Amino acid sequence: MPESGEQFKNLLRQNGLKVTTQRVAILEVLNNRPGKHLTAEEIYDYVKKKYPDIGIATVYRTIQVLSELSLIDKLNLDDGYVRYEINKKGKEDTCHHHHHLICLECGNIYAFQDDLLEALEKRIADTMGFEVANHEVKLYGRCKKCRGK
Amino acid sequence: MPESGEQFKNLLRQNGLKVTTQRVAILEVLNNRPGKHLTAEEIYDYVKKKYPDIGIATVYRTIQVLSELSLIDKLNLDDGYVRYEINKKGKEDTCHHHHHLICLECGNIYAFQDDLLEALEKRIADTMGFEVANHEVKLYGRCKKCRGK
DNA sequence: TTGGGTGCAAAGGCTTTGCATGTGA
DNA sequence: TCACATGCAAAGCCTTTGCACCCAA
Repeated sequence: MPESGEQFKNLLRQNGLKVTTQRVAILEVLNNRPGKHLTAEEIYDYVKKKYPDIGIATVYRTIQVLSELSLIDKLNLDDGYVRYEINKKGKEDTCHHHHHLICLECGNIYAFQDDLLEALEKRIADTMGFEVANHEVKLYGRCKKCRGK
Repeated sequence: MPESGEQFKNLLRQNGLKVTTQRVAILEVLNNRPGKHLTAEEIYDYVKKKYPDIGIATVYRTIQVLSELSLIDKLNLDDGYVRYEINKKGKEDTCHHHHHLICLECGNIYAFQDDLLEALEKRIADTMGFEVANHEVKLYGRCKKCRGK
């Protein structure tokens, strides 16, 4: 995807980062696996196929910068790995796509969106005087596929 | 609190665990700090005041066992530490008290309960065919106190 | 008595960091 | 040119594990 490559170069430039092969490659790996949540090691392995010289340290450093800029999102499933997915929505909207359904049987992760959460936030603000800036919601259970079996 | 000590001894026995000074001490430390979420190291430090001989490995092992039995709950704030709080409600109800408000300013953690979440779960089940077994909700923002400043 | 529990130290495993080298702007 | 980025290896840091000793039941 040469065009997505160009897109990522601009994205990097817009955020004041130098454009390097490694950074673009990492963004492309994440972009080519929408809905997938990759660990640092997985990203490393994928990028290595194209650029065998990359070091794991670069992956970690890049991930950190991209995460701070909200170009990618973190997901922690408490299994010892932190996972990352590309954030296609951009900075402003970062607070509304951290909702995940995690299937305990097949391990698949599904995203979902629901305005009930916003209603919930409003209620929290009212009853507890707490101003919600961001949230993280994880629902564990069994997905449709696994239930069908 | 001698009576809580006795209570914890029974709790351990009921769960098929041997009653040891260390285990009771750890439960008491967590119990004496309701609403507090302690890291393994913090638990270790507190217990050490009474029982200087305890080892950090025992703390980790005890925490793990207690957590598996749902006598204590985990909380991961993604800051490199896993925190624990006592679960006063007991096993059956484990799936309904993982809701936390985390103040980004003072770091305080508040628990909350809301049935909107259950409505949300029902909706997820309907629309996505996902059967929710457990959930974890974290809302980050500013608490009442900090907003008042 | 005896199998589970504990303490200590070493090992694990993910992530970060120091430093010399490389490179985009 | 030169500040930033990278690779490599070492170090960090939280947590787990091996093993001999201990102790609750």
